[in-house]
Amino acid sequence: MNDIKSAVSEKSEPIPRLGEIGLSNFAPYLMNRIMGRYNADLRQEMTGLGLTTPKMRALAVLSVIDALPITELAVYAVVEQSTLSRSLEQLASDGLVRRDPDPTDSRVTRISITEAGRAALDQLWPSMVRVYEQMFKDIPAEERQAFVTTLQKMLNNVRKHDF
Amino acid sequence: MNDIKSAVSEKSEPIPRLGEIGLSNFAPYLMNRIMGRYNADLRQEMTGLGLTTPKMRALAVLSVIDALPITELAVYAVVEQSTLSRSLEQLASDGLVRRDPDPTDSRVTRISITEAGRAALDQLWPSMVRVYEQMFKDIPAEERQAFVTTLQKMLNNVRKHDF
DNA sequence: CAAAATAATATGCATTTGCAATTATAAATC
DNA sequence: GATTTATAATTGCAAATGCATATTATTTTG
Repeated sequence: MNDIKSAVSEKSEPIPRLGEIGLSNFAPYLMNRIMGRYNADLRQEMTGLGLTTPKMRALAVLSVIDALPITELAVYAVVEQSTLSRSLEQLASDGLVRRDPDPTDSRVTRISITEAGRAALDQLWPSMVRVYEQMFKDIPAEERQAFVTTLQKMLNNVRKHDF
Repeated sequence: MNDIKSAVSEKSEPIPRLGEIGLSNFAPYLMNRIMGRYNADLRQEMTGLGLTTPKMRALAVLSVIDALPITELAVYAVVEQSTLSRSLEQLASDGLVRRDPDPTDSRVTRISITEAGRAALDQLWPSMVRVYEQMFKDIPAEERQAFVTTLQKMLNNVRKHDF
């Protein structure tokens, strides 16, 4: 019932339409809707800190993986490269990230989070956790774990880069 | 390990930072990244059909639930009300949706998908299924089902409306 | 039932976005 | 090793977005 094609017969059945599956059984719909709420909830908190979604995502990634080239950071942060370029401009001028030329490839600029950047993220982090906990309210630890395991497989399936 | 706070002790432990959890164990990060890819992949197909993400989402929802007030459609489609208002303008002038005044509340405009709208969505649907299948490649039916079940709980947790 | 509060939709406007083109550097090819 | 091709990052520009507000209609309240 959850394998969208091939449910009944062997090959080339007519693909069921969305109406037959139902919005609430279609994983991408549910994920978009949940993340839409998550991101909207956080945007409010970010505005107060002078951050935007792309800026926040860049900081979040950089808090985990440092000194990333911009192109790579764009993939991790799920932000268009040109959008990220401009976000980094602002983050740098606000002193939340630092730009260092790559020593071996002078095309590359490596981005690092600064102490001020970490402090900004730390201010936001409790809200992120709060929204996260609301999202997983009453969902037991094993179910959360299984969910994340499936997500990891999915990311592997759709990712176009090695990172 | 997946319950972000309260992992070790009873109350008010210091909240672990994102760096300690790791990006690939943080469900919202994974979900944003997967859906970023999903939406980017589809955007290419949509462009060829003269559609945008908000337009496509509106059509997808309307193919399942018809004659929705704009405000309600905005929630289902995960699109800002003002953005949706403008998207519907275009969809209507392209003949893909119809606007009908609500008979009992004259503030409300109810939106329905037209035959042409269904045809446009039908053209996109195979791509949506293809991206979906890629996403869940090698993930068995029971795991998909469990995943959707968790998503449904999550949506219930974060939703702010009855629908 | 008049006045105030709420709700649905549209719109003005500044900002953000994404795409395409540009610039600068590096790698590959002939 | 000069020329072509590929890659990293920025930027110009038109279109899209989100917020606040305007407008019209409905519901609530005193």
